[in-house]
Amino acid sequence: MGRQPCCDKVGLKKGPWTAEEDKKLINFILNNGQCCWRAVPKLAGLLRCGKSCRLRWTNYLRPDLKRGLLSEYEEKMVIDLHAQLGNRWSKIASHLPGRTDNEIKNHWNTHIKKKLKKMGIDPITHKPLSTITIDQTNTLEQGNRPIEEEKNQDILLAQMDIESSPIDQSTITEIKSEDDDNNINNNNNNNNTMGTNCANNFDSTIVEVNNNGFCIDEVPLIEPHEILVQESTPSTSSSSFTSSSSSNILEDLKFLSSFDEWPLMENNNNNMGFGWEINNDFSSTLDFLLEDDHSDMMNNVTFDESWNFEQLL
DNA sequence: AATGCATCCAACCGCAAGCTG
DNA sequence: ACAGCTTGCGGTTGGATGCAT
Repeated sequence: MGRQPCCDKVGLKKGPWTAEEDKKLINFILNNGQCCWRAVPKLAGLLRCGKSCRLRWTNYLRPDLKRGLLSEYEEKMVIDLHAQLGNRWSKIASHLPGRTDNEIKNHWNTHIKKKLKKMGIDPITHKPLSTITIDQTNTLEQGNRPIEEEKNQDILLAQMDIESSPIDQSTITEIKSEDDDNNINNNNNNNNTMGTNCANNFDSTIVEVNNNGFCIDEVPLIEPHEILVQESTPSTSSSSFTSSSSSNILEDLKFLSSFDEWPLMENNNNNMGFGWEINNDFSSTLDFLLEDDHSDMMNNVTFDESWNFEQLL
């Protein structure tokens, strides 16, 4: 029996998302949280498959995403993590809050690969290009790299002399690197303080930065009451949104904080997922802002801890 | 200004893993 | 144990954009 397609492809839209579609998807998730992606397009009134909706949300619309190029520090972390995990982009991404696997993968392919090659390092094995053999390349392709080679890579990385933010070595402890999943999960227990193998530690074992050690310079913690909509943001007509990177509809709204600050909600399946404790004021106001060209009203909005739009209403 | 090439990245595709009945 | 379904992952593609000529 053949595999069922993820969705009925007939009549479904493909290609870049429009602002209108983004709005629908955002509105739907604001009101319902993330539930069954297969049902999302129907319920949200989108002519997309669920997969496409999920991808759009996770890679682009999620409010906790950082935009822009990876910093040197992040880049170095990616290299280090890639040396340990191979092309397991989602695992790597889990160490870099606000970054998606897709983003990291793209950055790897477009920037880091080149950089490493320029430096004479094989981006697959992290070994010097001159010493790698084809056989080694093949066998090591998926990150099954012996420790010896990781050490070689470590040395090479050390030679890169990338200026990295100093990390208090006293906060670093060795952990077993048997299975990265375990380590990573441990690191993820605290969303805001994820541990990592520190980019400037080139020992072959994975290390983690205890508790608060994870690049907090990259991910400033913002309390809801600290969120202040920037003034003099050019008002953007919602009708002029496109799906290009410079016009993230959420960026235009300028108020969504780190996802970590968003209350969890329980969906119908009793799964805890990202979402919002839906406050009617919140969602309906957002609807209002999204649906018409009211984005200019956002310019002077601040939010209190209960997420009311008090200055607006 | 026009053209061609290179680069970037959002989105797609197919497969695998995980879950449920 | 198995089948069917959903979700997640990684590789790839193609359109948009930037840059050089």
